Amino acid sequence: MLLVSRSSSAYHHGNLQSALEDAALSLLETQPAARISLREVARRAGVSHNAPYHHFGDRAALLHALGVRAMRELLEAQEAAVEAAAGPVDRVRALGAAYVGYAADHPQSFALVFDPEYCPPGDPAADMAPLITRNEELLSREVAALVQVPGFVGRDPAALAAALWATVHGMAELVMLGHLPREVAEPALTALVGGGS
Amino acid sequence: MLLVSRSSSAYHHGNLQSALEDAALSLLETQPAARISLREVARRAGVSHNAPYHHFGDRAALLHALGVRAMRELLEAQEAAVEAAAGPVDRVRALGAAYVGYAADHPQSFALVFDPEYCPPGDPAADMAPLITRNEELLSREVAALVQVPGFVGRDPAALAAALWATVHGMAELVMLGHLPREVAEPALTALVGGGS
DNA sequence: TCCTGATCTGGACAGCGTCAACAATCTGGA
DNA sequence: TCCAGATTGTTGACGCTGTCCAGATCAGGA
Repeated sequence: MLLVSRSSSAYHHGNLQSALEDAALSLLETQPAARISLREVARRAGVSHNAPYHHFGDRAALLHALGVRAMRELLEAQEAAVEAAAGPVDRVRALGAAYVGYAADHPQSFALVFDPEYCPPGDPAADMAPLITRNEELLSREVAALVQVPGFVGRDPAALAAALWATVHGMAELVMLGHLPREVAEPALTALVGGGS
Repeated sequence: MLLVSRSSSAYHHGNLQSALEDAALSLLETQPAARISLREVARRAGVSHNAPYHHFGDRAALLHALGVRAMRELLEAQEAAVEAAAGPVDRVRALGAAYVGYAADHPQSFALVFDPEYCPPGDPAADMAPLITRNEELLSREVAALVQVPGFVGRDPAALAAALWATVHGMAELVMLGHLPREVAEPALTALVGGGS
């Protein structure tokens, strides 16, 4: 099997699928998903307006693929941040900071992950669900460690996890939209979780 | 000046502006703002596809008007809930519950308020800003009372307000999207603010 | 009475997502 | 080696959209 065609002819692109995703991703840096047109993506990739249909069922499927890519990045950012931190409180704080940081750095990608138009929660496509599960497990693990720390002992882990997720997600959303300055969000999270490590 | 035409002719509608808003609002109950077409709204109102342009500069202006309407409802729901509750803690909890409740009951309207496409944060139009200010003042007032309560004394009011807003907004967003069951959100908020009144 | 401005209509245009038909190219087996 | 079928491109067409334009209709004041 050949990933890239040896032929000198440009008829077959070789790897149009990822080329289309890349083109869409570069458009996503400057405009929201709703404004991205399939024809413009095709133009950027140098193919006809109908070529994408051989790789994605429709426009929503391409945006969905980008959403899955973004979810993976969001998850991996949290995992890396947690691993780099020491102590239950600092690890939770690092997780939240990574979540908010991703939303601040890649607002359109973050919005795409939670856009019901392209990434509906009931996930009929199977490629998003495992990432969500991994993220839930990551949070559960860290909260389980957190409730062993003095000051958090006795708290219901499930309720605490839900509250933390909501807080971090709300900060991410508000920072992404520009309603809340990024510098305000992180201290607010610290005020919530507590100061010590 | 006549609000409604006396003429039997249907040429002049009489009150097309609000009729268009009503038609769009009824469409918004079953589909997101992004899918609402100006032509469909005009059809519902029984006018030609170009009539809306005499009342709204473009499609975004109509959706913006709906967003302002929704923001007013969201704000008034919070104000009513706060007034009906007694004691600083319960009042804050009621405020949060009203916020989340509005998002759960009117998901598309809530989403519209925070849709940067139609209601950008920098608000060039002047009709959204006063509502936002009123909401910020409402929250500030309640947080100011909260930090007098034992257990909250000494907390930075600004940071606490930001954290509360983020938490409540995150819950509203997650409930609206279906990521978090509504029954889970409210206990989680209680766990955060505290049990007593 | 007539004129001015506000309101509504129909026609037009380009851009969009998608379907259908066709062409070029690759692949694997005889 | 060569051919049949599957893949991956292409062009063309359709209906829908937002928006611009010119013209028709109506209300109220000079």
